[in-house]
Amino acid sequence: MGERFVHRYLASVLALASHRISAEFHVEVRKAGLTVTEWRILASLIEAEGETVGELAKLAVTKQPTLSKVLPRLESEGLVTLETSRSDRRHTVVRITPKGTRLISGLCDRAMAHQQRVLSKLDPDHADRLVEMLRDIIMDPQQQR
Amino acid sequence: MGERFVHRYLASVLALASHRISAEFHVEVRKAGLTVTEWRILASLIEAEGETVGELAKLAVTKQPTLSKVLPRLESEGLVTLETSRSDRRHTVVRITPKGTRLISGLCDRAMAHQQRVLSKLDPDHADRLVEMLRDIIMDPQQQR
DNA sequence: CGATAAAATATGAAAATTCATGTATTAGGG
DNA sequence: CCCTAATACATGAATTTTCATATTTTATCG
Repeated sequence: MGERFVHRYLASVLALASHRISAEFHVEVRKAGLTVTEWRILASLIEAEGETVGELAKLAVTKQPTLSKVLPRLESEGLVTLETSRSDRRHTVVRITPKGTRLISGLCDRAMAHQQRVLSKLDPDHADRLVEMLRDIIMDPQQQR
Repeated sequence: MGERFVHRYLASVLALASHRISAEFHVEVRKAGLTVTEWRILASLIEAEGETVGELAKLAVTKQPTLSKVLPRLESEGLVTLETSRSDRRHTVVRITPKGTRLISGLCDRAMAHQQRVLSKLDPDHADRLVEMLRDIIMDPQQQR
């Protein structure tokens, strides 16, 4: 490993690592009756006060038009609420409902347990740094300084 | 950052980091006239002897049926060759052509340069470890011991 | 204040992806 | 050897996603 471009290039390695970890857990997501996109959306909303569609698109790594189609479905299932913002009527604020929270809180617990299993295989010293470094990468250029 | 599930959960953070790095570079990919999927496929084939469709699906983080539709298109454009394996006629072996190599070698160079710019913002000591740890995560359970 | 630009989301048509399954080939056990 | 199972890929129908653009609302400038 390492001779080939796909194994040297950080973006490829990140995508592979991301997929490797997520794919294992997505089996559980499907068992809970959710698509991966729906899981990402709900997981991005939990422990939050409410997100605009645009912010949610960034958090859930999903394009805005996709959200505009999925969100009404989640609303009709009673998992989220959609509301036009009072302060800026261009914004649509998305919130997870108690029903939505109940649906995924078990999943979130198992997700963190799964994460522990993955990280336990790594050097603990470096594992701590891993999430830190990834966060540094995630930050917007504006936020960086 | 860090209070919310989506920022604590490794798979989410990995997906965000992966997307953050890739999205910047995908602008250049599109300028070269390639879709992201096509770029992933060609980037996985370069510096390789040839891959089966199944292996390529894993490397390019793409499902096998998707490859079965995209590959004939790439073949018709002369970027890859498809050949039934002599030793096991169930396998289809995919190889990048010189034309395909020419098309993306410039992109690969710029991809690595882009990676350097991203990593230069991190503590160099830890940056080295980053790719190592990600590789540990990528390895199959069978390979792990 | 009015006009124009900018921002946020929604939407329709087109494209890409996915699921389920089909086909072809090889492996393995009796 | 033959039969069954397993493997690898292809394919059609259905879903999802995407692109381009429309709509609505707010900001800005003269």
